[in-house]
Amino acid sequence: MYVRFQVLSAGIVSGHDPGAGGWKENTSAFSPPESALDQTATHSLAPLVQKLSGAGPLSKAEQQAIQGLPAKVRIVEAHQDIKQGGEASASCCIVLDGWTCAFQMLQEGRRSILAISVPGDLPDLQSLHLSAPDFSMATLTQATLAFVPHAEMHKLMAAFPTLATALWREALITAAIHRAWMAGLSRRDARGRMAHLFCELYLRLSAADRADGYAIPMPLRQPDLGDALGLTSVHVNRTLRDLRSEGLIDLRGRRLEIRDWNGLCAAAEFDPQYLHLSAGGHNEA
Amino acid sequence: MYVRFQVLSAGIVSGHDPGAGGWKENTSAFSPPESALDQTATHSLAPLVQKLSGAGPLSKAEQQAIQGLPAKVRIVEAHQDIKQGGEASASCCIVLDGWTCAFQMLQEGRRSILAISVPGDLPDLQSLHLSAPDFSMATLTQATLAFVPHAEMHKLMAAFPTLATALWREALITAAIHRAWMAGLSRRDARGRMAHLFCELYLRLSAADRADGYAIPMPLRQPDLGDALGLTSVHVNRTLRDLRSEGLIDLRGRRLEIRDWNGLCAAAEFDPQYLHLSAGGHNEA
DNA sequence: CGTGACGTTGAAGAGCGTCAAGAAAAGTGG
DNA sequence: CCACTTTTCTTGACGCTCTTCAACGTCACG
Repeated sequence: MYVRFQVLSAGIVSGHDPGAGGWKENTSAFSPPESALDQTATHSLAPLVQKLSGAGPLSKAEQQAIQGLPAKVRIVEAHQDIKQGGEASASCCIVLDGWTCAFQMLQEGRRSILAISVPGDLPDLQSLHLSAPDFSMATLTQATLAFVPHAEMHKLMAAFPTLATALWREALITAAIHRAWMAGLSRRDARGRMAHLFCELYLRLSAADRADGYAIPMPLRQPDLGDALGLTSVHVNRTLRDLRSEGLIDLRGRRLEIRDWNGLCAAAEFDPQYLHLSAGGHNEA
Repeated sequence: MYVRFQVLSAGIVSGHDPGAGGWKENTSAFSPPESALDQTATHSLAPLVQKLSGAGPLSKAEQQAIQGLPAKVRIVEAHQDIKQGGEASASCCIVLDGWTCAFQMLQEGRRSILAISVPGDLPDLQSLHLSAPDFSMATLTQATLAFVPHAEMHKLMAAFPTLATALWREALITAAIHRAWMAGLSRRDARGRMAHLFCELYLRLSAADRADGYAIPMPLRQPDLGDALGLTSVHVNRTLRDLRSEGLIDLRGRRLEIRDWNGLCAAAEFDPQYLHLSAGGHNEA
């Protein structure tokens, strides 16, 4: 009975939705520069446009509709809670930059990381139609998050059926990723599970233009990896050592380099189909 | 490295979609009684109506629209494949009676059961928007399945936004169930995982009016339970013995009786919120 | 040069897998 | 109804993966 008393976030960012300080309106041109972190350039919803183009290119009007969404953008430090388990939210979160995760706490400090979101992802699409979320969310890195009121999302979907379909797609791909994780948790050993996670994250980050050759950032610490893989941090450490000594990866200084992609895929029994990425994913203007 | 060479289904039911024999049109009034199993009364889409009422009562028009869907109904024997992994399907499956499961095969005969569907469920809603399914489907019992062409589903959703929302809900609840399984696989031991599965299935079957007091059918054999829980059949057997000797359950002759609901919930750390069932779920006319 | 977060390593043990062999059901055909 | 076969369940013995516990190393930072 693996127990840990680690508290995820000392500083909870007050859960709930907009209203509380640190916000920036996307709509108004003259938003007071109260926060030094705000930089208009980084607050474009371009990551979402790119993501929703996954099934096929979007029209100019569709792209503009997305960019015109009245989003409240917020920059959140690493390892802060974004949303508590049981609380309903009135807006939809879009990751513009950084990483977030969805997790559940069980008794005695056990934590399970259920999903990892990278730029362009919509980690709580489910709040659009289910009032009681079954998971909490937290940042893994400093993250730039956009919050769009549900009503606006519904308007968007009503006005642009293609975008409604694209959002459906995203939700269903999330479920497909859940299934891939489940299969790993139930039938792969630590090495295979870890290799699979690294393969998946590499492709997802490539698709979001966040890969650097065969390297990606890896902000998860070993206990986080354990919570995502259903392992203890000790065993994560040993499994990492094994993958490294096999020459498959190199993980150092928050940076994961894949040294043998084919070998890693083989170790993972990896089949990228479930991610539904159009092509290689690399820079497609 | 747990290996098993069991072949799931000796007789594959030819995958694909309608066309192949054994079908029954829902539309026509004078369907030839070629199959002795066909009984018009059982082919109503009522289970789907009941399911989609989960978020709130449906109007007469909405109910009629569902009932009027041009479904091809098919009765499939137990332990037959319904759909192969990589094949796109052109219609959406609705479970009218019986149980089905979604699964993935890994190398060396390892199998992972990713979801279990009971009457009223839509096990492959994802095929509506993703062309390449990431899982296969099979029956666990003899099952009555309705297949509705995607185009008809899209028409329905366009005509009745409430039903579109209800279908979204179903897809999102499926994802929530995935997450609950993930948390169990990664952070619960065999006993807790099994208890959790039994709690979940009991409530879902109650909501589908398939519970008999505190008992439900349990068609899964021990190897199936193993594939759903990430265990071997041997350990399933021992865990069942433990739960039985604790007085929590009694499983005999394909029938699961919950002898101590509170105890089982405690063993499972079960919180039913994620299922999004309106009330107790029992007979709501 | 503490102090705290994170990573690394060893030793011991629990939980679950593997192998193997029977026992009990459940389906067949007479 | 009884043999017979086939499937499913059950149990024991043994071993491996991963956990647990605890110590120590490393690095950043004030």
